[in-house]
Amino acid sequence: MQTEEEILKIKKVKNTAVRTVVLRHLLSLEKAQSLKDIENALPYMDRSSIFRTLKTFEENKVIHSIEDGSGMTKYAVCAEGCNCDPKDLHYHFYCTNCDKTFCLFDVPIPNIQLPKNFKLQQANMVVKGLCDNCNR
Amino acid sequence: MQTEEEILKIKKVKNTAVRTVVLRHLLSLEKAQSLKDIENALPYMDRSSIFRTLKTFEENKVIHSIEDGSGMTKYAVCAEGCNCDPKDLHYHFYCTNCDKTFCLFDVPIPNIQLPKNFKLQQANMVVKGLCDNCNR
DNA sequence: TAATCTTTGCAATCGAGTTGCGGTAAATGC
DNA sequence: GCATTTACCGCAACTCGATTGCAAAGATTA
Repeated sequence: MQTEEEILKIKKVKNTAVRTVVLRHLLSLEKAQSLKDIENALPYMDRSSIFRTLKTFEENKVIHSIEDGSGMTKYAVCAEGCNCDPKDLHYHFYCTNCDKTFCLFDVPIPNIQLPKNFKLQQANMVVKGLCDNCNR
Repeated sequence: MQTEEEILKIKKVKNTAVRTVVLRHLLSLEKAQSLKDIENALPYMDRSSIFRTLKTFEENKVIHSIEDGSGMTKYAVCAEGCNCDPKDLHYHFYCTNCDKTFCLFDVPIPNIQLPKNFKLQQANMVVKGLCDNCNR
């Protein structure tokens, strides 16, 4: 497991207090977080600073964003070696009961045969249902 | 091809002027539309009436909604016989150049092997890239 | 017909996301 | 080391899509 400092160094993002704290927070959780989630968890931090940090992280592929249909964009730390291109795609699972979003790194995404002359750049694949904790 | 009236009757949605116009409009276009798109196309209609109509349609499975990552929910008429359950899933293609969203009814969605005890209810599968018109 | 329920139009509100700006800190040039 | 430039941060304000309250109009039922 890489530390915050290592990740930022590899991804060429300058290390600052805000960035370290936000990244450490994201690393400590196994589920994708919304801006609001992070705000609530780190109440002493400024909303817009977190926002801009997330944008910086996303641009530099430290994290990836997920539109899970909850109305709030969520963010999760990229896996080691991820370049956020189509080969790094994975499903996201959104639990309609507890509103949590998981990265399903272990579920392979098959080749998608697009219509003629369509070009794949990336994808947002969200599967919705009940997570193991809510499916009882 | 079913008429608006037939569709509303089958889906047990009471027929009104607003509903007929909105549904006819959606049927006349091959691409998914946002609330704003519809508002712009039907300027004499009230925003909230269109909004509530879309909600009613969605509840009664006349249309389905798509989160394509553009920031605006888009809507498209369900195919005949669609029940909006997992078997009716299809990919959506979002063109990052022209901002249009297509339903890819002809591209099959493979079985997704979820982790143990996860239950699939529905999914939002958006593939992004360039459509044939923009990929030149 | 009267009472009730649904739909519609208008205006107001909500909330996630975003931006402007001044201040501070870090990096760069001399 | 000091001045200059650049990047980052915190605060407040704003944008805009989505949603709701309310009253009037229309449809349905008793």
